[in-house]
Amino acid sequence: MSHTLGIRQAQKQKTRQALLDAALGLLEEQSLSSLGLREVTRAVGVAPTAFYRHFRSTADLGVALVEEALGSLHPMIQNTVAGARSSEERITRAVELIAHHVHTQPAHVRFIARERHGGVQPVREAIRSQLGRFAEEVRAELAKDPESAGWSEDDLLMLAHLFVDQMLVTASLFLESLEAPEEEQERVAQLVTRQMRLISIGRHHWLD
Amino acid sequence: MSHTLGIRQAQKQKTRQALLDAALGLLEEQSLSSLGLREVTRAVGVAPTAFYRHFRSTADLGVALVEEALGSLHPMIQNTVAGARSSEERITRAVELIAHHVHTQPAHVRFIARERHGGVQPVREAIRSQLGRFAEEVRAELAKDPESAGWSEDDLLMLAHLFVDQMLVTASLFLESLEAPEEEQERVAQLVTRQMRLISIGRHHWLD
DNA sequence: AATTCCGGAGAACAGTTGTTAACTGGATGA
DNA sequence: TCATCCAGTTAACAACTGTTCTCCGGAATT
Repeated sequence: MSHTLGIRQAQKQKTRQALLDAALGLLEEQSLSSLGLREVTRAVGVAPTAFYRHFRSTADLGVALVEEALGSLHPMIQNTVAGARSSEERITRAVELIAHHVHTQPAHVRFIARERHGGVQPVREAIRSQLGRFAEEVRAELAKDPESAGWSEDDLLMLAHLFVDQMLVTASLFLESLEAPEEEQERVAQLVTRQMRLISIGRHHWLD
Repeated sequence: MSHTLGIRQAQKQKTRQALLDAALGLLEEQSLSSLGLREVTRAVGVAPTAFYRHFRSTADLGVALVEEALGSLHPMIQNTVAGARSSEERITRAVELIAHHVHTQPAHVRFIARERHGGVQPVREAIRSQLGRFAEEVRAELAKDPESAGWSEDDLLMLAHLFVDQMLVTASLFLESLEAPEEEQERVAQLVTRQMRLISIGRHHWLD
């Protein structure tokens, strides 16, 4: 199915990816709204004008980064939420997944946390849209759970949003403790696990 | 007690406040890391160099804005959490307080949400510190509640952080619905109320 | 083999930025 | 009254920004 790209398109995608990577690196110490187009091209080693061959503006590049950071995460979350027998196991798996992802893709996580409420409207919108999809997918998985019997669609979506937000809080905390000693990271893991456990308990008794 | 300031110091504080106000306005459409010093002075109508009489840099100004936005909020939260007879009343009062504050100080709320994970380290640190104080104060109030009997200090602080984070989620949602029709704002209020209610239920059954 | 296509380079544009130094004039305190 | 102080001004610096237009050379197409 996958068609072999011509030399030309392959080179184009290569520089495009180089621009995305360079931008992601530069964004570790600043926000997207202060990221300059020349700054990015300088980091890659191409002429400033080459930028326009790939993106209309840095805001446009930001939207592409949102896709890269969150687009491939949907199946992971699906599997994590779905393939668990108990609530406790679901929590453990979720925390482990998040911790692992923060360790392997810290720049992506930082970018999302930073730009979710950042100064670039199209990027905020793109993130909002992706998180909305996550919430909807979590809701669908929760609906399959026998424990969700008697729950309204509205309440299920409410709980799903609570879980998604809590995932971001968790990711952000892991990110801050990334340079800290191992024991501090373990402390964070214990904290967020108990928080999700408390939410899970609230879910159990919601219909009382 | 309050000493009447001389003409000189009064004028100085006046321009200082004008700089803070102008910056806060400009930050509605961008992040602090892209805010220029000249941009701020131009908006106020003073020479660029006058900026240095008040702040070392825009990052310094950002830290001052954190104080202004969060410093005066401590007694409000204290009163809201303390002066409630039931959990349900506490939730209602908290949601009303947040909604009111978002309507009266939207720029402050936006600034905090934006810069909490923003690109300026000293500002992130200042916000972190203030939120830590909030969590500690909420913990102290929760500790007084008879329902907290049997809770460990650690678990109380865990719950306090959960509440503080949920307050920010709530404020952010209200902020996004600020331009939306009244019915949408009511929908948001219902959503966040149910989320806090679920957390509150989790608290009730934590020791089971 | 000849032609078109197109990602990238180069140069130049006006406009912006942070920071320095030296200066002004009214409030302040002796 | 006179000297001091100091918030704000003016001018100038090199360095940077986004954007336009023109051009090049190799890949793609015919």
